[in-house]
Amino acid sequence: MGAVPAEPAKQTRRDQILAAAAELFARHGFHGVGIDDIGAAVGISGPALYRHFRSKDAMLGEMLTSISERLLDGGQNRVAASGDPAHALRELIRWHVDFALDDPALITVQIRNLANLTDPDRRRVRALQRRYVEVWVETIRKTSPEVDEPTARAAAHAVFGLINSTPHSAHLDRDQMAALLSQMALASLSGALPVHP
Amino acid sequence: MGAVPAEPAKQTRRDQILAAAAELFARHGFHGVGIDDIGAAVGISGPALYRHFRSKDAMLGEMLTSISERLLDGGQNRVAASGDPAHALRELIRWHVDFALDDPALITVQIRNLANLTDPDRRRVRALQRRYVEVWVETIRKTSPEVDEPTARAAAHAVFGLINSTPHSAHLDRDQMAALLSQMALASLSGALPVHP
DNA sequence: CGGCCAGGTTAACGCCCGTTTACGTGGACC
DNA sequence: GGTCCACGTAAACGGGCGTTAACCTGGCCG
Repeated sequence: MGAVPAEPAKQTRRDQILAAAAELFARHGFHGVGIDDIGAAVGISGPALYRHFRSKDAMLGEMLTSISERLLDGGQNRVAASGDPAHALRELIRWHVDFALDDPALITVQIRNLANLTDPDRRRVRALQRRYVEVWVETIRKTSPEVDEPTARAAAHAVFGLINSTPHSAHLDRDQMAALLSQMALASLSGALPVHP
Repeated sequence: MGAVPAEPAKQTRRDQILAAAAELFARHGFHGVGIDDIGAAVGISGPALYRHFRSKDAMLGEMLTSISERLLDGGQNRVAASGDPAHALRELIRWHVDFALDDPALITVQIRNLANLTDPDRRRVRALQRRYVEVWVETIRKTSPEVDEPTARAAAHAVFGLINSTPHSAHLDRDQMAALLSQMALASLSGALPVHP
């Protein structure tokens, strides 16, 4: 034992900061949080953060980019590992529900603070989000082929809204919440769209 | 003709400012919009706004309070005018969908900028929102009595999230969007909860 | 041992922005 | 026709906050 923990340690520090910042951004909004607040949340104070990030904007950029990447990767993997489209759709729902329940702060930040991103960062994040939506759109259209693409896209956004409502309610225990959201998501799709042959 | 248009004119000015500010707040966030931007949007410039509002915070406060009041009033009226609970639920859905489609900026502001409110304003708005949620909860529980209250509340929040997704997609025409959202909302409730006897 | 660098600290700078102040101006009303 | 007030304007103030600078320190490496 005692392999080189050099890189992990470094990662841990940055990630610790990002996690704290995410929590704060989610609660008070990007501009509602000062650099000193973030520092205080990890036990160091103020400008020390500039040893780890180029700027406050860079923190948000990295945060949102990694969220979008995780969502996309997870979605693609679930679909790839599924057989028929109906199963893939259930897996997508489960994936998104788990993500939203396990990291409500990240979900909140991603929804609320897109506008505070730097232009290039926003482009990057937008592109990743679009690809994630496309994964859903394709899966939806495979389960109900007669649905046109714009409708499928709107339906996907609606389901995201449904699942992402988690940070606003939360007063159910995790498993009940997961079951409820999954059922509602699936019902909203299969009940409102022409369903599988 | 020629009745006293004194009060209406005053209202028009304030409302014009509020509408412009809502649009800007929705797009850039409360802190992302300067007092000068709001002024410019209505053709006057900068501090002239202080002839109409005590402060920038007061603008947001008035904006969110009136949104919450409109939502609550509309919801209560629709329920009161409906016969059976199932009909009331459909009316609630239609009401919320119409609101979200007609005033996407207001919806966005209300979701994104609660955190920027003054403490007393936030309390007021929160109270109004809670009452609105209660209208939904009661209606849901009348249509499916065996659902417990926390579940009904979580389901209501989920439906709000679904319907409020409108500002993020929008690329369908209004009627199609209204139909899609209404169907999905209704399906998510009746498909996931033990449904009417 | 000696020096380097990762990672902190505090103090100062500078800009952005909400708010206040002092000052115009045109129309309504007696 | 003079007065008043609603509504604007431009300029100055002041605080908050992101960022930079200058300085310290302890552990690793040669």
